Amino acid sequence: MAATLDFQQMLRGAALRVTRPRVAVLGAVQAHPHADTDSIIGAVRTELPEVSRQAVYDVLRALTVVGLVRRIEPPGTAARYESRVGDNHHHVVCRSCGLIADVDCAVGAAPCLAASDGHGYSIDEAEVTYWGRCPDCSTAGSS
Amino acid sequence: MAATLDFQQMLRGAALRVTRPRVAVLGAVQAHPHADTDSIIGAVRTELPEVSRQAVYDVLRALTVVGLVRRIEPPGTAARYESRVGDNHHHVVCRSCGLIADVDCAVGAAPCLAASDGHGYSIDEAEVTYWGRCPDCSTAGSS
DNA sequence: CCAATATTCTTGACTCATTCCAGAAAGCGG
DNA sequence: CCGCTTTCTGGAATGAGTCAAGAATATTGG
Repeated sequence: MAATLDFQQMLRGAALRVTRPRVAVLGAVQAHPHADTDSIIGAVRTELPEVSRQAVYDVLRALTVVGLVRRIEPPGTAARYESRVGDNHHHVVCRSCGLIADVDCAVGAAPCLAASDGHGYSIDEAEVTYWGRCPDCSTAGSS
Repeated sequence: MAATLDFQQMLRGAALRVTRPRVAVLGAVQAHPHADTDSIIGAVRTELPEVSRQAVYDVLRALTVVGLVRRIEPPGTAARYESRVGDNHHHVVCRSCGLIADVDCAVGAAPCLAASDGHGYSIDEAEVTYWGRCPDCSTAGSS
């Protein structure tokens, strides 16, 4: 759990200006992993009630570009963000409630990166999405 | 390359009514793999100029539900459809031009399905998206 | 082969996430 | 402390996709 000062350093390290909205967004993403944009806006507004929607969108994009947060976008859902970056981990998505959990790379370091036939593509990343049901929904057995 | 009669049988086999729009959509998806919805609408209209956008959306959804086509939705792009179903293959997406190619499963039958730690989820599918640059864009070296 | 019925298609309005724009308000370097 | 540049605010706009009501059209029993 990083503190405000850490966030400022992270921003400076990425050559980004340190602004209240940016620090707040960083904190919100860290406190709510896999949250969608609206949730992040809500979280940010608990400490900075005046931030605009666009500020959050802009900040999230800027942070994504420099690699301080990662954007994930499972089909059928709005974009979500997480602060765990640097390790290429993956996600399990519950088909029923949408809950997302982290999954470390399946077979060692960067296994799935080796496609059997890349058709001449130069591949630099493999993104895996697992689909299933979370413990709660498995037990409930509902749709 | 299946013919109209085959499409009719596929639809009947899935307990779907055989309608002109459905046959045309099935043909369009097969003729244009990885096409987005607008392209499919365009392709369908070359033989059935009057089909409505919603008809195509409805048909694509119906076909997806019964498993005659597969919907893929790489982050940052609109939904795309393909007719290759049944084998759980994956996709390479070019970061620069968006071109999509098929990739067979990396390590044998259904390798990536085995997450290292599923957090109690019951996983039934693993979807892999490879990111890179297609041969043309690699050569061009542009952004 | 034809009518009855349930599904499917057309038209048009609408939602939702996200982006674009112009002007006001900060950060940062000197 | 000052000016320049980037960032934030507020509002309008875009684009994919969905919803709803009525018209059209497949299938099924006669």
